[in-house]
Amino acid sequence: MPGPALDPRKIPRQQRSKAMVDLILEAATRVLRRESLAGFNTNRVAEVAGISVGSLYQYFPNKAALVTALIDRAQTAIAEAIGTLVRELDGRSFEEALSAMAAYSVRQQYGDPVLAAALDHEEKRLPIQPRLREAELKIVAAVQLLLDRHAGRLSPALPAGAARDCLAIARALVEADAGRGAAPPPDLEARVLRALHGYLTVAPIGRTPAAEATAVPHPRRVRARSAGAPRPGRATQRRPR
Amino acid sequence: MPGPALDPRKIPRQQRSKAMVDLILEAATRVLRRESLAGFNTNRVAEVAGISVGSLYQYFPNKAALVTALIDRAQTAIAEAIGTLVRELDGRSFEEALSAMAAYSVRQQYGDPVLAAALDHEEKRLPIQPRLREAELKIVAAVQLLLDRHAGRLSPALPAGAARDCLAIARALVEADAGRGAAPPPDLEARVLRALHGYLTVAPIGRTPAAEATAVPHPRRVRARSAGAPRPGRATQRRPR
DNA sequence: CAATTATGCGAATATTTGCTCGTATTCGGT
DNA sequence: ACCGAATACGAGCAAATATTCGCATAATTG
Repeated sequence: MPGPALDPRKIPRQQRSKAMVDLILEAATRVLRRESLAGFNTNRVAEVAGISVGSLYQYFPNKAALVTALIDRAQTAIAEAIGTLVRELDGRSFEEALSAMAAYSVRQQYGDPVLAAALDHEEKRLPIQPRLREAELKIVAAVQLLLDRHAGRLSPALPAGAARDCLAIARALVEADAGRGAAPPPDLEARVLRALHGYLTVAPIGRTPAAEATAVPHPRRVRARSAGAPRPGRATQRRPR
Repeated sequence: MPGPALDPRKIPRQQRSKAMVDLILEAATRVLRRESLAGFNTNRVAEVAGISVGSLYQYFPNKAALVTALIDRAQTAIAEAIGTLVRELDGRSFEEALSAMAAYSVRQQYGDPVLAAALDHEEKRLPIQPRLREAELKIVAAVQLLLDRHAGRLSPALPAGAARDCLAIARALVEADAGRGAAPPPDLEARVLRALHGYLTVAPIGRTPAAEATAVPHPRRVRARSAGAPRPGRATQRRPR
């Protein structure tokens, strides 16, 4: 079962139709920005675009395709922006680079909180399109480049997915504050910076035999329950917070 | 304008009706778990519960009330679990405590990724109920308690919302891995631990030219905050993540 | 300038879904 | 046994919304 197609039933070949695709996407963005997911329907998008629903369905076989295109667009733009940013950050210090990334995160999410949140959610809900994966990979790659550049400053035992983790962390912190309040709290950027810096530079606890913190000749303290399994029951837990 | 009511139009007084409320909630959970938000409608829930829609509406005036109850249930359970966990962690080392929290996060989210994500989204969409706020606060407070307990090990200039940030960070990392793949990657827990540890202990960069100057000649350790009181400020916390 | 193809239109249709309401059944008490 | 109240039922309404289809218009081609 291949699922419903996402490709347009007609590929635009004339000028006006290309323009129309943009028009639709533009209108969809506006609608999403103004009314979030509720009130986002194909008829409304067409209306805002000043075109007919039929025309919309000429290029997007269904609503999901439209949303996917929207996400794709946003992702690509972000990938480009981060790529540029990382490139411009060449030569700067590790601290400066991290600061810039933190600042970008905040700016990014607060630029259009509703739109960002909406797209974010739809992305999770929709089947994963290869196109999106691609943009995502570009973003991760850019961050990875930044990290490699400052490898000397990073914790030696940095996990493989560090770049992705950084993105997840930054996004989560900003998103938690965004949504309510048009302006970011003054300390948000600093908190993001702290989180990133901490994640990237801290010496992992756990199995660091040489680390002074853990390696101090510790006469074994509590050993009752192995750290990590706090409670046996409730395998079917609800969500954490 | 009080908005649409969320209280049941009939409070259950007989046994069977109490049971029915549970039945409905149970079925709603199952539906949400299986089909995520799509396909989650009152008719379906009733069908799965093996009861009539009418009966459902006897106890939940509308769909939002049902979802709210679901979230409330989950939140409360988590608050309780984390509270217990933190209590049991008393006396353990900072490292052990953090490890346990990381482990809990992973276990929690992987227990039911779809349900967790669905409830999470709905929570953002719904008007904020005081009940939920309350559970959220409890969760944050529990984490704050844990932090206070190990205040000596934390970075001196820890932001006020540190507990909330920790929750957001842990959740983001786990969620990024969950969803696809029934089993967590082996290094996930370590990565969460690293992120938390880093965020909590790293010295903030920014204005640390004489990094030692701030930390070393400090006769009085950080005793300012008494362990046990979850911080004076920030009474009107945001939700954690 | 026909002929043909591409594009655009939008009223009409199909589907989904939250929710009501009249009726049937069961409960608790006397 | 009997009654009033509580509970349960579920067909169906109404509103929202996704999608179609026959037709009009514009561009392209030969």
